[in-house]
Amino acid sequence: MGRKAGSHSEITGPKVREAALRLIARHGFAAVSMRQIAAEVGIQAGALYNYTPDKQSLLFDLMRSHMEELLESRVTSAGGGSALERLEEFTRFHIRFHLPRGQQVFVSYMELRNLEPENFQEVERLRRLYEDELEGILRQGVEEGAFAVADTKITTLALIAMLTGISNWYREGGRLSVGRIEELYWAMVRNMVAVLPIEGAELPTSVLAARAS
Amino acid sequence: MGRKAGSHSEITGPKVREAALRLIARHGFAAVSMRQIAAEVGIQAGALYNYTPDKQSLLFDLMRSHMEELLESRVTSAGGGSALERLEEFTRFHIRFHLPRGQQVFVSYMELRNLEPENFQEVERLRRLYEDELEGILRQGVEEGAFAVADTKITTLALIAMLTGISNWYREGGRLSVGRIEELYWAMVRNMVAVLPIEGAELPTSVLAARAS
DNA sequence: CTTGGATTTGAACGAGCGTTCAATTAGAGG
DNA sequence: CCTCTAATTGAACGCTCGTTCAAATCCAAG
Repeated sequence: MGRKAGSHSEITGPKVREAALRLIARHGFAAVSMRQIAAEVGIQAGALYNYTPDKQSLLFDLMRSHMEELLESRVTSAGGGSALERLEEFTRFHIRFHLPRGQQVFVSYMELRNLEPENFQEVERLRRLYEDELEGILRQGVEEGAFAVADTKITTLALIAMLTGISNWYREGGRLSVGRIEELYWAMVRNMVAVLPIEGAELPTSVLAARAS
Repeated sequence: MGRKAGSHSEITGPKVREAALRLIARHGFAAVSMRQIAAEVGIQAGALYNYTPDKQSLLFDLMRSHMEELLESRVTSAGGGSALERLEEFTRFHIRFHLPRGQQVFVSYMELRNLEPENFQEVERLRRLYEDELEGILRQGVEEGAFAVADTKITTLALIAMLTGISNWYREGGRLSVGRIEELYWAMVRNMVAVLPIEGAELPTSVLAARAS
């Protein structure tokens, strides 16, 4: 028999994955049929089931492997240092990782509701791991008195939304290079968490307390 | 005959609109059938066609009217003042308008690719009108020397992404009130565009020039 | 009550859906 | 060349899809 059923990690052939990613990113998971994916690969629909047990697993595979690749790259990239240094590294990493992966980002953020509950929970768990690292950096910055952040959870979500939003407009060969985008966004991120020295009177009391200690 | 065909603005009955919005927000446009929408209203599928010429028009109607309501509210809310005042007003308006409209926001950002090209262009045109107002505020701030913004277009997109991202996690009755969210995000927005007085040497020359004049 | 247009039903249409599977083809090892 | 297994085909299954439309129903005006 040919059926390779599903234990873990990359059960789906690369040709099938690429075709599915391309089509789902363009038309949406629900709007793409197994016959379309098969045609993109150059086979008949039935043969797809040698590579994936069903359509849902195909989507889950794409989303989970995207998140796992993100976390893996993150581990090898992240290091120590001051909160400001770590935040800059995180910001530049996020941009460099996501910009060349427009389709994966698009699918991973748009198709969450098409995941069955247990698959959804797993993808959300992986995403939380990533966001938690950013929040840890922000907390470190607050402790150091380097960041004026009133609510680290909300600031984390705000930063992630702002950075991930780049993928909605970035096009390769556009007006801005990846390096320039890194500079622009790092400037915005740095400002956003910055303690403003001459306006101490207007700072949140939590920040004043942190700076006093 | 009963068919009310389509010229402009709110051709679809409110019951049908609400049912469609609810279901599309939850399951996605492609995954929701006309029969499901009809069942949610309490009629048969065929009767839906007294309210909309087809499924596509139903989606377009929801998205266009959301954008038109946004722009209409904006016109009556926007006023003059300094760039900083206008930016604060815009920020608070954006949050107050969008937070009670989670479903509309979700649909308007997720279902763009399910719009036929001419409908897509119209929705994009309306969105650009809204974003252009924010960019105008940023430009005014740069001219006044009040904002340190290196690229007003990119900062506009970053701010919109950050603010609209609130709808992805906000739940009524959650940890934070709308008022508190306004405060937190206004603090972040203000910081993001702020001129940092003690780092004048690092400011873009355009800002230095503006502040010198 | 009767009339007559607006509204709704319920069935039908052709098409496409995800998935299965017996039959066929392909291709490496002996 | 033959064998044997893995891979692929192509047809079929039972459904559901968006949309249409004659027939039935509803309901205000006369």
